[in-house]
Amino acid sequence: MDPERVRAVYEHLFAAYGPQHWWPADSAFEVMVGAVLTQNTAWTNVERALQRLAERIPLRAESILELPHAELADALRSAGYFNVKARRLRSFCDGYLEAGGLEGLSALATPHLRRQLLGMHGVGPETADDMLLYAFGRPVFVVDAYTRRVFARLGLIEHETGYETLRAAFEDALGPDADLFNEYHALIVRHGKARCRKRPDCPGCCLRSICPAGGA
DNA sequence: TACCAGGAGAAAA
DNA sequence: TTTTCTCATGGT
Repeated sequence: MDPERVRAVYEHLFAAYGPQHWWPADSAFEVMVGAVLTQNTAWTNVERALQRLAERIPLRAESILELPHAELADALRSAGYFNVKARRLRSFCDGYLEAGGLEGLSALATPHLRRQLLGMHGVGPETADDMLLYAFGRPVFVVDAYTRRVFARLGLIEHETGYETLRAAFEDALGPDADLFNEYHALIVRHGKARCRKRPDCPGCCLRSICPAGGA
């Protein structure tokens, strides 16, 4: 990808939406829990689930593991896929504690830490990269469905390009900059939410001046 | 009413 | 190995 165009997209998005202050959480562990719960789910639904969970137990791996499955699933109900996510969250907490918690994981170099996270049940590429960037501050670019949609429409990528290829392309174009990646991904999500998907030629799109189709 | 949301894993082909 | 199916609530 052309680094200048990738930068230009960022500048347009930042000018339109301003700083997003991601990730909305009080601790690194809460970021990781939120990353599992937000899989294919609107954040507003995740917030309710996090609140319900925090009303019942302290937001710690040990406390989550002490909850029976039915109780955990019930607390997560509003986030959707609650049975699946209850299992994934328990597996994640197991792996988290086995790895020595936040301290143990933080001691790992980024490639090793990424492999460690990906080895946990329920943690796929995007979730692992959410954790790496927003919980550990590592310079890893998060690719999601919005990223594909926006950049494919801009003609900068093929929609079907694999996750790792896209991640590497963004990281190569921008250089290792965790603060930039943090803001960029948040802005892409903000833009994706704001756009009306029923109007692909949206005249109000902040990217229309750099989009061959007139909007992204 | 139908569609989508800050995906991942299992099952089927 | 690649594609398809399943998981589910809440907002628009």
